[in-house]
Amino acid sequence: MSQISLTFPDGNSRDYPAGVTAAEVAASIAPSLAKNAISAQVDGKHVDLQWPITASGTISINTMKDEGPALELIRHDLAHIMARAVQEIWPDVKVTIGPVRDAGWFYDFDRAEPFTPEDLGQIEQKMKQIIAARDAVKTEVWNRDRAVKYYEDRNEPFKVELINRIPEGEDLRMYWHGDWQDLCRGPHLQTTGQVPADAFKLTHVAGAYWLGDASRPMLQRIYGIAFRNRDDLKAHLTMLEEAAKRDHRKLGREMDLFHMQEEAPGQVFWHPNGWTIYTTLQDYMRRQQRRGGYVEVNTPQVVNRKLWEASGHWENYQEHMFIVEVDEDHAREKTVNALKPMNCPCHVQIFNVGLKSYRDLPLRMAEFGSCNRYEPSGALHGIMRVRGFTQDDAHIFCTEDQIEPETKKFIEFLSMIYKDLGFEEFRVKLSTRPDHRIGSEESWDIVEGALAAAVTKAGYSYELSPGEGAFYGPKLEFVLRDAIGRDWQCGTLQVDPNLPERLDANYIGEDGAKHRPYMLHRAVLGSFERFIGILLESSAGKLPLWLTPRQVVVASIVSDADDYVHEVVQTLRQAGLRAEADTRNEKINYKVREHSVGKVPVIMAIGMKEVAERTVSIRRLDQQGSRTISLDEAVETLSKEATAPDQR
RNA sequence: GCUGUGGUAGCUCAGUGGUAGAGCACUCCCUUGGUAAGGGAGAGGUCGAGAGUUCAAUCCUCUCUCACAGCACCA
Repeated sequence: MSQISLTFPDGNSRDYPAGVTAAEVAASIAPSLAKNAISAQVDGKHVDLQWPITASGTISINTMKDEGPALELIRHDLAHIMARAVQEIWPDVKVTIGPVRDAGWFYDFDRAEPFTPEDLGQIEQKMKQIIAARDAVKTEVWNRDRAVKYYEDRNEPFKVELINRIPEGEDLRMYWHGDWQDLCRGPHLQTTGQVPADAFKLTHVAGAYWLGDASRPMLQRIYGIAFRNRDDLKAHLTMLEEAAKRDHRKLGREMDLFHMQEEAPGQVFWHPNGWTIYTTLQDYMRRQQRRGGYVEVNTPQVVNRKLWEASGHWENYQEHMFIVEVDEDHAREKTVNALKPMNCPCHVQIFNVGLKSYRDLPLRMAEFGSCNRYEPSGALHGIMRVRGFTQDDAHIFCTEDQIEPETKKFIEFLSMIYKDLGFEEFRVKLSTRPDHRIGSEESWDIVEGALAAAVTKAGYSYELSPGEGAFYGPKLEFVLRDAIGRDWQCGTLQVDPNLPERLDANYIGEDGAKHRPYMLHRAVLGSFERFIGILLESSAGKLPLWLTPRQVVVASIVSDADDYVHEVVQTLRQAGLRAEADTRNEKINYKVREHSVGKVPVIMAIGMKEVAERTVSIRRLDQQGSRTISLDEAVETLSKEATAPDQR
């Protein structure tokens, strides 16, 4: 038998007979490693301990201390254990697929009746029995015919379809968890007993389409989460509770920012507090856009279908549009209009009035564009995914040569704003030509190249999303990460040669001839609604002072201080701060608690001592104790702190 | 849009085939209290909408609607 050489992480290597397993390699190093080993990386590939190694290369043995591989194995084995448990309880349930995902896994089953929360408890119990049985996990390579026949005999049509979708020539691996077997590419642990029995939990059930295709049957999906030990599981559950506390829908109620109701699904009723955030943010954006060389416009809400037919929206986007039919006097037919779902066609109308010269380009046309889209009911989510919203939209009309410098300028603009709003880091994704597209390969090369170069020159790197671009051009997406590590796509820039073509936009070039401009669709925040939701969730409602709707509450301790309280409020308001008096007949403890819960950042407590000395006692949210300073000093410090970042 | 679960007071939630309850919030009274809930009283609901079964429906059935979770969608 031939020898192979395996190199360990420390750089040493050793010879083994070809076909040696990772388990045997571990045993040759140390008995303790053999005992603790769970899997191996062979030439970087994650494999089972029982995997035969046939060629020289690198190897490292994984134990439960290696978090990445350990969690992958635990979650993957649990997916199988759960499927086995389900089939042991309900033998007629059909199995499909069950990948590792996020902090756990899911498995999709075909079953007439959906699973109930009680079922989940029963399944968990059965899983614990399987783990306690410490059944061996075994694997074999099967040929396609044998695997298909096995599943046909067992009446498992989804598995048969799955096998038929696996490319010819690939090995099919079968894994056994005890007597129960499943087609799987692995890797897995050695026994079910290696899975921690107290560090997993089945979380919820939901429907999911087979193969993610809405035209295929809906299966019953069970989600689970799993960790290496009970403490990690508890920490994760605590984190989920914390995330629920910062849900923008909950904060919106608690802080009296907005509400939504049945008669206007997917649309926001902004209350005074919420509208203060909205307008403060909008004022800030308007100032920045002026500095950034944009002109601001405003365009109609209700637009005749003729324009949407010309722009292509009537054909491609109609099902997402609110259609408004008007029965005009003397008209035989109703006039058909649509609420605008996007601002771009209207902006081209403004561009098209009067002859434009190359000297007018680049023309940056901005609108806080109020749009309505008929989003599918299941997509609606608080103020994050709505049917009525306002974009910080702009279209840059430019020449091909200007795409790159304009894109670079935009990225700098966007990064400045994100920084001001507390988001120091963001990711850039470049979506390139999709399968169905218009335009020549050459023009795609040029435009994709311009975007990539602009990102690099602005000092950022990008991730590629191949094939994810629009049919008319590539796009950049800017993804923010919030305070608890969730990603949100907000900013975007799309190159569009199509709409100027369809709506016949042109300018006179240096050569005196007509030319077609490009349009760059771009947004920084995306929509105000969504962005405010992100701000709320990432800050847990504790917004920076300049964006906070109720900045200061001045609370009296005794009613004899009420006059001075009102004087303090007036002084703060004169200085431009948003201040309210609380002179209710309640104890100061009560007032402090209530306004703290309401996320008011500054509470001033006023007793007779403050009245006599013309001072204020200031308590900051989430800080113990208070500080007494003169009213003048308080006004000065707070005004400074409440100034928008661009005006400091 | 699909599957599932829900909709009872402003909020969080009990509950029942014989037209409803708690805590907090609200109003009033007592209390003037120094930094996260002082005490008492009171008011407040067409039980999401419509139809059906029934002597009787908030409760059972159906339709619609909205919300929530996931899937699909996000030219």
